[in-house]
Amino acid sequence: MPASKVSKKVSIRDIGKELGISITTVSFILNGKAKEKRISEALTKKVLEFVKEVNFKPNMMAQGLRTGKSKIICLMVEDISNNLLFAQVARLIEEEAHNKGYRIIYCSTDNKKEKAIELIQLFRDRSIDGYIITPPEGIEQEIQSLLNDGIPIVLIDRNLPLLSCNHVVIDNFNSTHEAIRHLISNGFKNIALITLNSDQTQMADRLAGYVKAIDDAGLQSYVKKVDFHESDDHNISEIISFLQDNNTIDAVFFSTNYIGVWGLQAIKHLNLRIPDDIAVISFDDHDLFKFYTPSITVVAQPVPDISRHVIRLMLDALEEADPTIHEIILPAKLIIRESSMRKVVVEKHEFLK
Amino acid sequence: MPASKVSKKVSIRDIGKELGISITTVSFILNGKAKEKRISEALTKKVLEFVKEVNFKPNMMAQGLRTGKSKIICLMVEDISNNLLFAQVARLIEEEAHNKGYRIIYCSTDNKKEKAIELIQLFRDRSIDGYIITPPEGIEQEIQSLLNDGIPIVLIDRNLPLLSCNHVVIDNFNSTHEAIRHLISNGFKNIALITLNSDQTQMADRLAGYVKAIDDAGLQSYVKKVDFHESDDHNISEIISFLQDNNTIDAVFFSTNYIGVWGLQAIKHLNLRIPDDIAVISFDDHDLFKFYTPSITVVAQPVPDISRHVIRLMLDALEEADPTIHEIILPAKLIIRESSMRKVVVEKHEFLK
DNA sequence: CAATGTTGCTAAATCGTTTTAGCTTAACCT
DNA sequence: AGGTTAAGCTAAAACGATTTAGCAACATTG
Repeated sequence: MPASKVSKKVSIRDIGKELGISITTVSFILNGKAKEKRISEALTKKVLEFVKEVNFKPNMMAQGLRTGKSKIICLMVEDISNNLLFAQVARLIEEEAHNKGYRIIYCSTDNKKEKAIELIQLFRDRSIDGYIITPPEGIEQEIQSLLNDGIPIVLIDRNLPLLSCNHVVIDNFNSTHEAIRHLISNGFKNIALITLNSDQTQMADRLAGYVKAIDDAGLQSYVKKVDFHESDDHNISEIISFLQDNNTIDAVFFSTNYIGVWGLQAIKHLNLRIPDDIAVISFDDHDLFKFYTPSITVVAQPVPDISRHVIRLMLDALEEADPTIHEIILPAKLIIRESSMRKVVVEKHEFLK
Repeated sequence: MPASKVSKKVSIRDIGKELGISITTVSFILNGKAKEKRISEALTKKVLEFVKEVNFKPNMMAQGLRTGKSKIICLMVEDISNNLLFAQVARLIEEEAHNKGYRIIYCSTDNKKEKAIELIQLFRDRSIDGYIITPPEGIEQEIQSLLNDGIPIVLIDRNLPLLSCNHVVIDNFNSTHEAIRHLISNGFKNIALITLNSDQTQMADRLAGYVKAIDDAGLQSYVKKVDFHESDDHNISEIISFLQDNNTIDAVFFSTNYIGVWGLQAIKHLNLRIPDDIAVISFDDHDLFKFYTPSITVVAQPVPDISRHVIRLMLDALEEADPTIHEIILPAKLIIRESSMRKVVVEKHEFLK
């Protein structure tokens, strides 16, 4: 059997011809319908062996054309290069998807409504089997339209409350609440939140968690919102001004890791010592936070868990066409490092009074 | 014109029927062959307007089946979540590819030969139009086999010298040489290289650049190799031992950013001050290096340039079937920060002698 | 022995394009 | 008038799978 240099693709038709049987039979056997279609075991075995031998791989285009399924999942994130969370999720999803015979294409929305809508328009009717999306605000209609067509969707990182759609998010409210509680119990009194100017659920919940903890403790709240689309420098100066204007602040919670990075630069610029002058906690872990001096306390997302749930939801929806909607809320973990530890003595002192 | 809830897909056949013309004509017009095939301008215009009106999108599966082209490019990297370079390249490539009507699927090799081979086996004969690959060692055969089939390939980050294949890399030799020269001219005498235990071109060139600079200056070389697949902790202790065993070392060059991160931890563990006890330069920039105290000097890769060249090479190869092989070597940039600045006085002193 | 079932397989339609080969007209030339 | 050319379009064959409908041969039943 001479292996030609340029391997001519072998088709189901070639197999039929070679074995002297019809392509129907071959197709049935390949699709595991041998018993159902009453193909004899002998023939089944013969075909399967031959298929192995010639290393037959079905043409996905032909399969796709016939079945209407592309075996492609679209992963639509804010920016695969910006937020480590998305890259890590992408990595973990990839393997499982490949195991099930799915391939993943990706695209980035920059968290812009227009871009997301454009991308969805581009992809729909292009036989994408399912979508994993971190949705910007305002794309409810397009998502609903996909849902109406029965296309599986899993939202991730944030939810669209107007919609009834699978999603995997973390418990932003409680994890932020816990982080603020941690600061309070370490004796900090004037705790600021620096967050995104956004009404998306994940940000709204972090804000709510902050407000609840501050209110319950009878403390004053300090909230500063910055804009995702502004330049790094702009936002750093915004934070600098905010901290200068509110110089009683003795602790600050950054609601995303990139805001955390901006915040650290602002704090460095102001020559404030962490945690002596100002304590710090950031949402989302990052190498920088681990190895910064001092190391930075963070609320870490359970990335492997998130990924596992996302891909499982997607694959289940794809295979079983199960219309049940799953809303998965995972706990996040407060990783306490040096940047938030101080005034414990004061706390104990007060406690003893 | 009532828009139905579930948009029934409109096909080229529907268009022909609706307009009372043949699907051939529609196809010619849609593919811009109207003039060539002598379709009248009036009809061309009518068809194009109707196509707009009903928002017709050709079925990619059918197109793919007929033409043998999938309009899909595979991006095969080491680990999209690990090395920022890859995620950034992915991001930049994405947009340009979409503009040209291509979609990108990705997969990660973990820099393992077996995994890469398996993935290539999986994808080939699956009508992937082109491959952008950061190749592990030892996959020359599979790449050659793709090349033999005339499939466009662009290698990135490193080359496979045994093959004659498009690639986009940076000038590892000269950029490393320049970084070591910088250390030398800042008066450092015992400069170590900590690099990967790998014969891949990018690592070999970095090593060669180091050796050349050290030899030309008549200095002693200190080289430590660590293993990509070992755990973080293992490699950190390796580095710690190496620095302890060679305590005359006063500067160190890390040949990748993750080795740099390990190195910083080792240095922190040894309580060495940067740059007073030991100067530091790392390959590849990273938030951590920018904002570390002190900030870390790096050899930064020109990520946008790399991406631009990669996608242009790929698209050119896809569209024109141009068999010319392009080898693109881009300069990297030494970004001097605090971690490598010291002993300038000594240098000046010597210079004056 | 006729009717009915069962076993084991296959012919042919279909999915939505692209593309080759050609078919009508009408115009032009000599 | 007969022959050639050109303009403007189309029929039908792929591409490679899946799937519906059904055929032939044999076995079973009453």
